[in-house]
Amino acid sequence: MAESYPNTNMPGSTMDRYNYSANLEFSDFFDFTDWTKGDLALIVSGYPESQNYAANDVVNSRGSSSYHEDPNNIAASGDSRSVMGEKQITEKVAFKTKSEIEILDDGFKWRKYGKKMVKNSPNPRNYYKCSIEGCPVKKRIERDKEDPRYVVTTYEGIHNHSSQN
DNA sequence: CGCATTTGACCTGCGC
DNA sequence: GCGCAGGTCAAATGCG
Ligand SMILES: [Zn+2]
Repeated sequence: MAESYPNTNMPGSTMDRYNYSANLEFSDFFDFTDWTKGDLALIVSGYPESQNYAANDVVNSRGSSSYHEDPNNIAASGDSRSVMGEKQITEKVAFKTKSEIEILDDGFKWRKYGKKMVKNSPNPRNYYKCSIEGCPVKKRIERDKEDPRYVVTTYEGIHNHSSQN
């Protein structure tokens, strides 16, 4: 717990936007190939266990095991709905990086599958998905509304393949 | 030729 | 019931 990150002790959910993110220095592209293949992959893989990972490069880290349950397993009549029971745990990790471009190559192959405009924001939202088959990992990239020089990258899911290239 | 990218349409969930 | 917002898919195109 050397890192200074009040994961659950957020004294003021209002600052949940970007308060502690002032000393972000992304001079160069860092070792994307490094933190991506080693740290990032490990983080996302074992996030629910160790949420106190380095945050020097990242500004915001959010992990939420959002389970999409179906509260209506009622087979009304003849309509055999899924059996549910298995919660859909989708690891969601959001990173706020200071970058002027959105094409931050994290080492994985992403295939853009949609672009949407965020209401309340003149910036579009890009939806990416892992090109690797069997990889339910999705990536969402959006520019900050008040800080266009910041980019929010949200990863959803876990890579089922160690190699990305 | 294969694949990534693009844009619009379409679907779903929620709110009112 | 309709509208809005968000998300996803699909066809076409361009590029490598
Ligand atoms: Zn993947």
